[in-house]
Amino acid sequence: MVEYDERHCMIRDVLDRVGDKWTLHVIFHLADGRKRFMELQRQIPAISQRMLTVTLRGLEEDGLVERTIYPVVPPRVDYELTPMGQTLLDTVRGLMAWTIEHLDDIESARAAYAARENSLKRLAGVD
Amino acid sequence: MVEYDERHCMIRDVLDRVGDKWTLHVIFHLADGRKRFMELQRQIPAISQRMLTVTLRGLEEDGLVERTIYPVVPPRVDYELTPMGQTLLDTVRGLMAWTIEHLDDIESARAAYAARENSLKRLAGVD
DNA sequence: ACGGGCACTTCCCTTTAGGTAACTGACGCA
DNA sequence: TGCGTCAGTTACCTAAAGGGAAGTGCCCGT
Repeated sequence: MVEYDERHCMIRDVLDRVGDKWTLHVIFHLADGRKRFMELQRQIPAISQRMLTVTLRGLEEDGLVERTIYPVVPPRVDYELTPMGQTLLDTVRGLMAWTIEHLDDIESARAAYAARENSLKRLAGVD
Repeated sequence: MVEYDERHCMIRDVLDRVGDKWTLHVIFHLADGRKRFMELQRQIPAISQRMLTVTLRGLEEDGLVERTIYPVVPPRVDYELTPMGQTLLDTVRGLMAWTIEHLDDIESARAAYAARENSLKRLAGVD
């Protein structure tokens, strides 16, 4: 941990930011412009209010999303990607592209692995 | 969850693969060629034997890493990136580059956020 | 007077990831 | 005889992430 290659620790840095369950969802939904809280929640149906606030706060803290409060009632708060958030989005699209390109390969790799596992178990069972 | 835009679910797919604590470490260490179990463990000092096996099994299952067993004693097992694993490595390097480029910005964004928070709290305290 | 919407916060509970430590089995070496 | 090496497995435990539900404050429409 002390003298561990710095380059590899970067990986952790980025994953600490975007590696959780909701951050990338939010970033992708903010890709098409500023949105308000309820708008995001409706577009990401599975997220809870709590998780949406937590995630947005994290993004705001890291300077990836900007939060604008309009002192009106009912309250209105807008979220939008900062320029830095935009660059992250662009980068993550690369990861998305990779996933889309390889989903089938992964699927079949898993099937093949399961098949191997099963045949091994059968051997062990007969034994 | 049911009728949720497929494109965004991809994000989860990839993070389920590489979003954990050790997977990217292992991938990066396999970047410079095939290695055996103990070799990896020595190069990633903080990882436990359990986590290394778990991580490697996951990578193998997804077809990102190939595992070669030599039936010798003491046992020898080699791990190496598959071609697909290589392409993932290339993609993740983009994320790394982004992180390195923006670490300072994020750092200062955090500081700014903390400063704002503190001034707000001071106001509330005075109130 | 009552219900609803917005943007949250708080509390509490469950699930999961990850860590620790001990055990295995085959052999080679002293 | 017993220790060390390798590549694991197993059982157990803790900390952290995440989910559910309810509460808050303000105003507007009916």
